[in-house]
Amino acid sequence: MGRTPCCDKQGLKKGPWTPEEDKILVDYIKAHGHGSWRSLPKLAGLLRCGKSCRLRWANYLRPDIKRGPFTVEEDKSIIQLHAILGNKWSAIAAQLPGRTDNEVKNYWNTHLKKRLHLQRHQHHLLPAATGIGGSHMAQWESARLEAEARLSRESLLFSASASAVSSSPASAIDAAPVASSSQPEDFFLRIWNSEVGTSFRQRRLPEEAESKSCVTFGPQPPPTAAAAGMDVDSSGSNEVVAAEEISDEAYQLYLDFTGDDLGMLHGQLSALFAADLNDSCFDSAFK
DNA sequence: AACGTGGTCAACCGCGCCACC
DNA sequence: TGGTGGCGCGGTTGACCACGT
Repeated sequence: MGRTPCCDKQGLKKGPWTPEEDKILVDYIKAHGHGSWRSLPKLAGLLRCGKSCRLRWANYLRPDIKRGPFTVEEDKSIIQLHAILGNKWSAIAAQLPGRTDNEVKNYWNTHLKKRLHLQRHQHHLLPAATGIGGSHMAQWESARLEAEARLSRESLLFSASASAVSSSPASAIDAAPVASSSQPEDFFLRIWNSEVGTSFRQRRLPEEAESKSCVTFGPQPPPTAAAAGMDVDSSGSNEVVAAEEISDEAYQLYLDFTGDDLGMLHGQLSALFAADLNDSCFDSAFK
């Protein structure tokens, strides 16, 4: 790239923000909006680069930011979304009202990732006793691939239905064998119909137009204990509990999601996809 | 009380995407 | 159509804090 960093300019302050700087920034944005971040510091009278101002506003000063411990629901959502989206922190954060991508990223790196790794390690030590080991992780990876394939498949359905007024996206999904059944699909449909799904479709469709590749998208993070189809609303509780409890509980839910469940999902997805897709990539993903 | 260690998180950095000229 | 600049994202850093020895 070779572009000089915006903060290289002499005289610009770096490091922690002072309350005075915060006030200046908040007052200015409330009065004028942020406009061009590049020109904001000069207009507001701040000795900061625009990037620093944007970050400070987005991650700390924004009035709709939610503080405090992550809830059980948020905890589960992060794990599920990460399983589908990988390190797309902004997309994950978009599903968590009041949470920032930075906060989600930090929470993942400091709490969830460590816990998942620890749990995984423990299960590797006791594969026979738990019945959860390499094969189980392979199933999780398979589930993640299924989720990706499902989203790809549904993007085609949505595209087709957009030009055919008689069949709405909803009806296209409803007509599929999976629609009437349990929670896994509900979760993905919720994701699909959310901002994440919108973002995914926007990124995904151009790639599909020019490539037959239908299963992988972008560099893949290592598979996490993951993905397909937890009942997000199972607890119904939004209570704030200790982070340790949240993580243990959430992870345990994933461990409780057994191979049988994955097999069921696999069958449903195969039924949904197989009728219209004969690409080798589909076969390789599910065989 | 002093020091070491590990955890947390705000902030920075570098890069890629995209709009505009 | 290629160059440029702005913005946003993900990865990383380092200051701060809590806790243990």
